[in-house]
Parts: sequence; structure tokens; C-alpha cells
Amino acid sequence: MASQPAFRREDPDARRASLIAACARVLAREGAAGASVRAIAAEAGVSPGLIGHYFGGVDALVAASYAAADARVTAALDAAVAAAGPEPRARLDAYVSASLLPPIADSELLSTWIAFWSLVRARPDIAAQHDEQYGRFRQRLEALLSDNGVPPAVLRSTAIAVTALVDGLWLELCLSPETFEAGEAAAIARDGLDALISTGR
Amino acid sequence: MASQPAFRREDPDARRASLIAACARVLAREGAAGASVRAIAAEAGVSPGLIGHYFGGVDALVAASYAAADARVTAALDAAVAAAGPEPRARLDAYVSASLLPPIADSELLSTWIAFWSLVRARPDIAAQHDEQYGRFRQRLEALLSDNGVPPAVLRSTAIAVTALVDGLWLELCLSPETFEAGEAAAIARDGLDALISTGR
DNA sequence: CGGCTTGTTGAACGAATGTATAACAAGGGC
DNA sequence: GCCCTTGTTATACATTCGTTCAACAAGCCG
Repeated sequence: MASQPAFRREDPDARRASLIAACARVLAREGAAGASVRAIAAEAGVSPGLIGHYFGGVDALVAASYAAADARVTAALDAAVAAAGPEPRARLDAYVSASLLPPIADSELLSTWIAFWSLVRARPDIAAQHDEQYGRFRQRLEALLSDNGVPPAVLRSTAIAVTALVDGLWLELCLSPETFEAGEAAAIARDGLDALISTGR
Repeated sequence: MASQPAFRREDPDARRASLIAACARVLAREGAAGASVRAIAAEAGVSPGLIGHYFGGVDALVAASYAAADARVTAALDAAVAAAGPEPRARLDAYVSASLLPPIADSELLSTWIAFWSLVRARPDIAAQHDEQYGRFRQRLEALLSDNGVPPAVLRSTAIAVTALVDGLWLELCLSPETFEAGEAAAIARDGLDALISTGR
């Protein structure tokens, strides 16, 4: 009886994605403290050495998990905007509302975010990654705001304010889902957006 | 020649406070990953066993550090409000502005916050502590908003929105102080507050 | 001044960590 | 069908971790 293969040779990119997914699962289940090389490798059904092979360390793997999660968030937001049709205000509303609904307002996603944040202060390269991704998020929002008639003079500050509002709601919603439900958060965000963009008139 | 005492016997509360301060310093310098029992004890100039003696574990010490930091924040906010005089709008402005100025908008403070957040998901008791402190923060804001004529029907949602705005600005300001300066953040918060509380009219 | 309480130490323990490396085997190329 | 590349494993190693505990001494009380 032929013994089944001891392991499978995976495509490097697929393997990387698998490790990133396992890292996110461990972070969600045990928090940043439990995200050791061994725990993630076990979660992925893989030898501990592989993480060092592909990423060199847990920090880089967490950063990659954050980047992957950010890409998924961006894709979800773009899809929501695209589904909203051509009307500028509907597109902006969709962008903001989608940020506070699944799969973005996901308590497990927060674990990845927090693990990443905990690296920002000590690691300049990770701080740079954060700044870049935050900048892209705000830039996308600035375009949507501009389409809604927000004048260029207050475009930056309005985008910062709306981003802060959405981020603050998202954070609290993920930290304690019992405090208020997703629908209420989305409603508050919509009303808040209403108020913030009508200031310049 | 009399050898100087090997150690000093401290008042339990003073010792606890000293350990909490050392914990905050280590968190600020090395992040949540470097906050080990030994590192904190060395920072406090104390034997590792003392942390177990007083707190039982690092988690409880982090939670105590968070509670202590929250108490300092609350005191600073109350002082800012008291210094603003009797005018309701001035008091509200002071409350919001102070949240985005030193010593509250402190990059080192964020380290304690993040370390605490990273425990919320895995530990129900710490989640409860978070909910309670967040609730007190919002309740204080609701009182100030009520004094400014915000009708009871939208008091809760307005407080949530303003809290989210301030939290989001505070978080981003601490995460990357280079992105925008504290003065700009305070100005955005003031304008945003303006917009959010004039919605109900 | 002597005894007693207890805050504090320092070392010791096993468990868990990250990293490095030699051996292995899967799967494609010749 | 064999070889060769390299993805993968498993082990070994030195650290570092949290916890425990017996011994110590600082300072109060009588």
C-alpha cells in the first residue's frame, strides 16, 4: 500500500497566501500575544521552518497579513461603490456605509489591525507602510468628496474628518459589538457624513 | 562602612503606581511584544517576582496601566472643561480640543491603548473594562452636548458620532504624527463638532 | 533593644520562543 | 526512468519566557 505523500509542493504565492490566512486566523482567535511561529505553522498545517523561509519572521508575516486584509477591504469598498451606480452621492454613501458593514466591520479583522498597529511605533518600515495605506484610503475618499461638490480648499480636512468618523465608528463597533449594532453605526455615519460635507456651503 | 540598604520597603500603593509607570514606559519604548515581566521589572529597578506579587501577571498590569492612563485622561479633560468657564459651547469645545492636544494626544499613550486593545478580544473581563470606560467617556460627552441644546432624541447618536470623530483623529494623530499636526487635528475636530451638533436644528 | 511581620529578593524550574541547518522528497526536465 | 532543483520537514540549539518559592532583611511594635 503506497503511503500518501508526506507533504505537497505548493506554488510559492499560494503558500504565502495560505500562511497569511493562517496568521489572520490565529490573530483572531488568540490575539497578538499568541501569534507565534509555531502556532501559525500549526494552524496552516505546516512546519515551523516554512514561515522563516517565506517571511523571515512573524513581524513581516503580520505586515503581509495587514496588507492582504487592506487589499480585501479596498476591493470590497470599490465593489460597493461600483454597485451604487453613477450618482455621486450614492457612491459616497456606499463607500461610507460599506465600511461599517460586513465583511469590513468584522471583529476578526480588528485583530489583524491591532497586531499591525502594535508594530508601527517600534518599526519605522511598518510605520511607512501604515502611512502609505492610510494615504491611499484618504485619497480615494477625497475623489468621492470632490465629485460631491466639496471645494478643493476644504477637501483635505473634510476627508480627514470623514475618515476619522468612519474609523472611530469601525473601531468601537469591532471592539464591542454589543454597544451598538452595525445598522446604527451605519446610520450615524450617514448622518455624520451629511453634516460634514454640507459645512462648506 | 555600613552597606546601603539592598532595597527599600515601599508603600504598596506607591509600588503599584511605580510598576504601572514602568509598564507604560516599556510599552512606549518596545511595544506590546517587549512588555515581559522581566523587562518591566528591570525598568522599575525591581525584582521580577514583585510583578507576580502585586498583579499576578502582565495582563493585569497592562489593564491597570490602561485604567491609570484613562484616569489621567479624564482628569486632563475635566481640568480643560473647568478652565473654559461657564459657557456651554466653550466647555464642549475645550473637551474636544483637549482630546487632541498634549498630554492626551501623546504617541506614547497610544502604546498603552493598543496593548490593552489587543487583550479585549481574548479576555471577557478586559472587554467589560473597556465597555465601562468607553461608556463613561460617552456619558460625559452626552452631558456637555445636552447643555448645548442637542435634543435628547439624538443625544446618544450625536455623542457616538463626536466620540468616533475624536477617537479617529486621536488614533491617526498618534499613529503618524507627521501626517498632520496637532493644531490641524484640533481645528478639524472643532469644525466637525460644529457640523455634527447643528444637524438637529 | 529584640522579635515579628511581610515586602522583597534572587535563583531555579519547565515550557515556549525564534533561528539555523541538515536531511528528505516531490515533481518537473532531460 | 533517472536526476536535479528546491520546497519542505524535523531536529537541535541557545534564549527568553512566566511562575514559584525559600531565604532574606527592612521597619514597626512592644
